[in-house]
Amino acid sequence: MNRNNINKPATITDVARHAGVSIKTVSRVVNKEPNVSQATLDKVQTAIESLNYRPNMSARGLAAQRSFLITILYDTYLAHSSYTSNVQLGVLKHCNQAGYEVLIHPIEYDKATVSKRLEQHLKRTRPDGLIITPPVADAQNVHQVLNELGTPYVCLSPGGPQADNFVSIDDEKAAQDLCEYLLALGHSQFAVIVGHPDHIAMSAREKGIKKAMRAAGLPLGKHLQKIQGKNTFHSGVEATEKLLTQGNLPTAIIACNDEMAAGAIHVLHQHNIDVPSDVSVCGFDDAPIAEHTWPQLTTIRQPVHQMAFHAAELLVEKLAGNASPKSRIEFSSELIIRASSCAPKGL
Amino acid sequence: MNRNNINKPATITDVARHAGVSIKTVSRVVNKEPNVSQATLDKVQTAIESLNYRPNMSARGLAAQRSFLITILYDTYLAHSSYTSNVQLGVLKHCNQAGYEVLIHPIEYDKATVSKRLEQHLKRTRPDGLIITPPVADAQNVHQVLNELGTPYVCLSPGGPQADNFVSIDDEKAAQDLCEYLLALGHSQFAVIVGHPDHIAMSAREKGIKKAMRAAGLPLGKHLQKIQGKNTFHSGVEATEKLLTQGNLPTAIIACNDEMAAGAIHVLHQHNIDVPSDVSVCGFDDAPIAEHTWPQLTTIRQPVHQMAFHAAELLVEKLAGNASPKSRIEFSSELIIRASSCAPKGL
DNA sequence: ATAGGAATTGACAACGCTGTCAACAAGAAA
DNA sequence: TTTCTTGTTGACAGCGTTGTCAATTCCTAT
Repeated sequence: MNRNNINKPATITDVARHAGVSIKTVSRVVNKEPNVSQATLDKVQTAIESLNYRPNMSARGLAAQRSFLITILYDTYLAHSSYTSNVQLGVLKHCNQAGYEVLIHPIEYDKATVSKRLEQHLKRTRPDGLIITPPVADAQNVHQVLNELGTPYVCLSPGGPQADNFVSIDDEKAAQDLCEYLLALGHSQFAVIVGHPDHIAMSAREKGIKKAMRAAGLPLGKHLQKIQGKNTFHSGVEATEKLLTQGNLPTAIIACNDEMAAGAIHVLHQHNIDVPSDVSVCGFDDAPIAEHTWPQLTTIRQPVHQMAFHAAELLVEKLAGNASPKSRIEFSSELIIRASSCAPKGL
Repeated sequence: MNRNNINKPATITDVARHAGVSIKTVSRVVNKEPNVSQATLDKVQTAIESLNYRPNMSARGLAAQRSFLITILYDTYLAHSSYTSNVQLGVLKHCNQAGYEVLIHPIEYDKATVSKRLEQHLKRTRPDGLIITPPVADAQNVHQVLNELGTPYVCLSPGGPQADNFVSIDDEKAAQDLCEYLLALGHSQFAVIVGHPDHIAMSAREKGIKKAMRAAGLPLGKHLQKIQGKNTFHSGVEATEKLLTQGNLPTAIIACNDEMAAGAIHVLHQHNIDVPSDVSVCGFDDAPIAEHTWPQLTTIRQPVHQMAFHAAELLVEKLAGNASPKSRIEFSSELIIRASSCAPKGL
């Protein structure tokens, strides 16, 4: 192995010599520890500048028992979603400014094995903390492993009722809002394409819809068809095809995310069913695809980027030892009305 | 800072004691070094298993002067593209099995400052190698920095004529194929929505189209309108609107990627121009969006996932010191004919 | 048997940093 | 002034690995 690296990077020793202080003092400056006189601080900082010194992460990690690494853990299956890339960007934004590097670690989600895979990653890589998205975030055994190993983490999910360190929107309320909007337009025959069953947020959305319908006095049995989806465009296609074969076309379809809603529009288009005049279609998330469909999707906007940023912020605070006062945070969502919804025919 | 980590992970010393050998021998086993007897190897492996030992990356990194980290470097602007997520998955697939962790590092691409940002990352994080995508991969100064610091890397881009360590398809040839297909259908009035100008692959695609047209004896001045895009859906929308105001509607629009093609279809739809009977629209890449548009896009399929996997493979070999024989590899692409293209009207 | 060489193993010193603790300096209180 | 307190600094011992090199064992060919 030939290191053709000509200009070896400066070490802390070089800086110390250059500034005429001990390496420990340089270390203090680098780590922003208190009790360094202004004069020394200036000297050291000048030396750091002029040598263009950057601490060696491995050495730092070894000595301080930490890795300066934060892992984003998510389901391989969702790797292509705009949700995931938004999470990545939000987390990166905070982590990089806080001095952490970001590792991505998609795992093939499977209720039974997910915790084993996670444990392997933790033992091997030892990140200082993790940001976890659904459905991984919603698996009980994942939390067990994390707690046993004492690794801090924050989840992007509504979590259960007593869940801690979760960042989310109020999915139930948002879905309720969306459904109420459709009810106000005069809709009464609904179909809902629900998402991944292990995804707590997805169930919450379903609950919200039901709640709104019950509040409007509509018996669910007669007014709501439920079809299982898997969060993807393709599953939205399948679900809608199934719906069409059932023969009982609703006036409004609510898909629990935008990909599935786009799939629904696609199928309706194929069958010459007009959106929205024959059927209104609504999605959830305000992903880019919501603006790419024809007509554009009415949906719920979820500030994923901000939520991810905030989750990272929370995690970094935790790592610094500052137990944050609020450990469960809800962002607010917004109903975005576009062209895929209108009052039902004959009203 | 309280470490609530109860069961401290086993160290190499624990394994050595448990197996009754020296730590150096354990190290040999872990690193698959030669010259370890079968008996010792078994003993050590048993000990590793039973203690569930995983080497400490920081310590390994410090001692061996490497970080076991590979960075994927890309343009922030493209962070949401399916291209990027495909690259991530492809790279991860190989890296994880080769014992590397994958860091993501989007940088805001800007010709002038990109090399400074890169240098910062390299000094701070010291990844063992990088995988770089366009347009970052196509910036001259990026290569300079990398070579000065002696950090190995592989680019996913056709690169220049004498470029080394590049993995790509033959973009020019692929575009030529696509254009020839349209020519064979009878088209002669074209518009091309070109992509990011710093993107070598994009220019190659433009070249391929021109080449095919010239070969067909069509003077470019009269038969080809060129509009600038920026690789995004939105830029495809803008470009197409501009095209429409120019008043001279072609019979076929070729966008240099699928996002822009989807934008074009969107605008044509708004203007009640039928695709494909009024205008054929073709894209490039076979991104998921190509199947989500209505009608679905005729496009060129590029095996991004495989290319990324291969790029990672190449990089890892380089890191292992095996200078690979082929340092520039071309994958083959495929013309995917879908519903967005047909013979022009009146033929 | 016996020298010569190869295969196998271990002792020990890095690697670049942080934590601990002790030493010292500078004020503050007496 | 003396003593105590607080603030500032540095010496030194790790942190858990790998690289070097020497020691030992095991063959193979005389």
